[in-house]
Amino acid sequence: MPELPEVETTRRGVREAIVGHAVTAFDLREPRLRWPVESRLVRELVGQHIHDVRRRAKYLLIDLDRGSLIAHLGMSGSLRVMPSGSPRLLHDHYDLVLDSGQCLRFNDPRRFGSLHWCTGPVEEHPLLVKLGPEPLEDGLTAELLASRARRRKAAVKLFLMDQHVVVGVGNIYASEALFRAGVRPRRAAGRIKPTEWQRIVESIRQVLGEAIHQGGTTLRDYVNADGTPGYFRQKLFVYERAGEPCRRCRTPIRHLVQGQRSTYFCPVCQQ
DNA sequence: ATGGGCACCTGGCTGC
DNA sequence: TGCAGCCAGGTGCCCA
Repeated sequence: MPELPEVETTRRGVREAIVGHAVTAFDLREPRLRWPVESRLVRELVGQHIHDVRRRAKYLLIDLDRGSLIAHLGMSGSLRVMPSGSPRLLHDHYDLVLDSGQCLRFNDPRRFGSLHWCTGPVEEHPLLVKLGPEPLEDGLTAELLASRARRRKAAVKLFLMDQHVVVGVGNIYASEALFRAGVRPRRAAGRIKPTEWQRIVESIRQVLGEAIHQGGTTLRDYVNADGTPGYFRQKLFVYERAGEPCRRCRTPIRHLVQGQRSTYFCPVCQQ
């Protein structure tokens, strides 16, 4: 999935094609996603116009006349815009069919993605209300991370992946940001120094920004709204590079497991 | 409150 | 060739 850059790339890719159009049908073929998709949406959405496509954390928010769709891509999901008659592939779970003749189609082999309908203020939805600040906005500061990390023993990599601390940093970009900041992933969050938090914040911004610029990272199944892959993979310093030489110092990159997820780091560049 | 582990799924790859 | 086992861009929930 889709970490923040992939979701943002999807947002930018679908926005222009769908904003201003009306929904003529919601074709729900597989409601069994992470949470069951409400079948009443099949009727509810028809006739409503799309006003905007926004992003909060890794959620896409599609604003319509009477509420917002909250879409998550899970680990293996993608949203694409295509002609509404396009042949269906395995795992194409729903289509939002528009009066333009196009549709927004969701494909997700693992079905960890989700789709909710929210009337009322979307930022108060239970899924969104407790999320941390957006990393590319002013809310994320070194001081905030330092204060949230006080007395916390959790490894800094897991701390950065906690969406209640800061949103959008997933497994790839957590390793990448810590490499750029020169910080070892297993250090306790509570023992990171202020100058290091500063470097971590700058690194998160840098790596997410560059990844968005490259259209995200495609490892396996992720594709953008137009079906093309992201090109940031070639720019990764450590992720999935165990045993290969560090791009800075040539020391072999190391692999370890934290919270049942793979972590990669350079034992020389990161202290 | 915090931390650790499990669960939800399918598919691709590896090694016997 | 077949199949078991392991791994994969996430995250809510349950338990200590």
